Amino acid sequence: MQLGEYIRKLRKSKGLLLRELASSISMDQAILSKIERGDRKATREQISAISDYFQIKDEELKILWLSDKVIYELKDEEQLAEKVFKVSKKRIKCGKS
Amino acid sequence: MQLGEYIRKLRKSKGLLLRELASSISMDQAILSKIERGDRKATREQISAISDYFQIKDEELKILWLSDKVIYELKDEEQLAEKVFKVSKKRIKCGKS
DNA sequence: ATAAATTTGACATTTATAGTCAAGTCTAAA
DNA sequence: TTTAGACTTGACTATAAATGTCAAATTTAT
Repeated sequence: MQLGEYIRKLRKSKGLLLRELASSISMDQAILSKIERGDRKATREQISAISDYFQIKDEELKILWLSDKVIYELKDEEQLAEKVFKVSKKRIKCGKS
Repeated sequence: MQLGEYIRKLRKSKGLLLRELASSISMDQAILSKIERGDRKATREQISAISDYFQIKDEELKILWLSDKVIYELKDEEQLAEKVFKVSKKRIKCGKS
């Protein structure tokens, strides 16, 4: 599940139009459309605004948002993902970031 | 182990000076210094050049390079890393990237 | 002290990201 | 089959981030 899909699901579940959600959080509807479709990354502020609006834990969207970024960095190298995560976990555990 | 540390270790193990390695791979020594110290990200081309020079599998450096990027994206959110990796793995497995 | 090695900082250039807006497309109802 | 509403797309601008270059500064070893 991508961040964008999830946001769209949230929005539809409340019966909101794209332009309604967009204006509620002071975002251009073109940007929201692109975010939902995965054509644009959201900013940290945008996902906070969306979490606030729907009154869900910020963490929910943040995890998908970070996962989008991680997957973006791994594009065309998916076969190395397991090893990269393993190494990264170890480094994070050792407090080196 | 960061990519930079590892490159430095490789270089030292061959008794090479920074400027020697840099010139062997047509890189400005200032950039190589910054990469080894973690002040700059390497480009994909730079890590390939280094792998070629030392005749090691490209994968070795690539994993550290990707891990650097992943950790960079997770900075200040390390507490979510486990969950992000879990979600990301699932998404990659399902062929969605 | 000094010479070599490395690091740092200022700068220019390029590339990527973000927002705005109008025009375009799609869909459903009349 | 046209119209209206919802959504998408593309062109454009502005801002920020990445990259390379070079000289000056610092560190290290002799």
